[in-house]
Amino acid sequence: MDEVRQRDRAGTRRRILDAARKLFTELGYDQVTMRLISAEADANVALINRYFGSKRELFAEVLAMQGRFPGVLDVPEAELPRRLAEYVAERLRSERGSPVMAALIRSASCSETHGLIRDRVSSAILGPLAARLSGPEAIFRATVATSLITGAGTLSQLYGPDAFDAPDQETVIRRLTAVFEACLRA
Amino acid sequence: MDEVRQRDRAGTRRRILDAARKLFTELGYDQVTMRLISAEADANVALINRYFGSKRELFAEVLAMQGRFPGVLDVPEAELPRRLAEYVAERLRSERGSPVMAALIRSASCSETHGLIRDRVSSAILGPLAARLSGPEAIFRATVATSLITGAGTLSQLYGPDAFDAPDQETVIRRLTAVFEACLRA
DNA sequence: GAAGTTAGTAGACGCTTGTTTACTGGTCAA
DNA sequence: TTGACCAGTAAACAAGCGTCTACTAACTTC
Repeated sequence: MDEVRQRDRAGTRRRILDAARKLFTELGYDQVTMRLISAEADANVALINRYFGSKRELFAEVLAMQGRFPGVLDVPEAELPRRLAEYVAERLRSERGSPVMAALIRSASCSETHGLIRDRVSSAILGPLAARLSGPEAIFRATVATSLITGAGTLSQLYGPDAFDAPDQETVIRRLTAVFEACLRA
Repeated sequence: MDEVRQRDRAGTRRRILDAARKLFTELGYDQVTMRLISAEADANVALINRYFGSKRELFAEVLAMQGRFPGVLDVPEAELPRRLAEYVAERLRSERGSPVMAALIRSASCSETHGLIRDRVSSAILGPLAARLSGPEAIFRATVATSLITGAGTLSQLYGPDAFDAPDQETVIRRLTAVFEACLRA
């Protein structure tokens, strides 16, 4: 016993980063403790600060490692509502979807991460979405759609995967498509 | 100096309750400390537990003291979308609006208050709204509308009162009315 | 006026938090 | 083989948290 641990800087760093991503996603910023991360990553607590500086910087790195709304927006503008509806419905259903969005929602109340999250929402959702809209008041219309996205996330967190209890998935998607159309149309 | 304080059980209890309501609204459950409440209420920390048992019970009492969506839903069903739009737009603009909604949003990430908040959202927003809808899938349609309400609250918290930067208030209300119609129509 | 009740107070309790320090012992170049 | 480097560890740090206990003193009741 008292096994000796291998020395693996890059690997340990990655294990910590993965553990942090998972936990921040599931629990939000201030529900996650350094010791929780270290246990999940099977690494010593001190190594987190050694590799990432602080909890806040680790969180920032978790946010930064995510792509921006991966692929969701890469469709013709006319298909955007349907695409967003499918994305939101899928995220509600599967409880996974975009991990960062979940982390954002769960961490919005923490003043320490307020700035980080605002910038992330802007650069990952609001900005790209507005950029794909033609016509006037693109930012405003994108903001309304973003409200729906984050709100659905909040309710999903509150009520679980069956938050939107409709007879079937297609009903959910059709309804959300209509709502996103109302959000986005010029 | 060393002024003597008057003995006023009911008054002190109320001061604590008011302070708690204000702070929970502005900061959310776990950003608010007992000592912060006691300072705001100008009362000793121990009195909070004496009068309310625990922080959690105090929060529950704050939630309970609020009316359920005061007056917002008391209109014919056809006018509900416009009414909700005005309500949300006003809340965004003035930064105050429904204090409880704000507290709910800001406290949703805390597991300790998860149940309290879910019940409160159900009984104060989702339930009454669904009850006023005719046609099939009333709960589902009310849930979609609730998503927009909570999401708008989240974005308002994130970006401040100018989250929805439209040329004027009427533009915001018209857009939101259309979106709520898409959420609620049978 | 004396005794009992109780609002209000000060301070400590045990615990958890993020962070830091001092140290151990593998790894690798010279 | 020896020495410098550094991944990994254990323990402690100060600060903050919710909560509780022992106490003071102002009211009420007889």
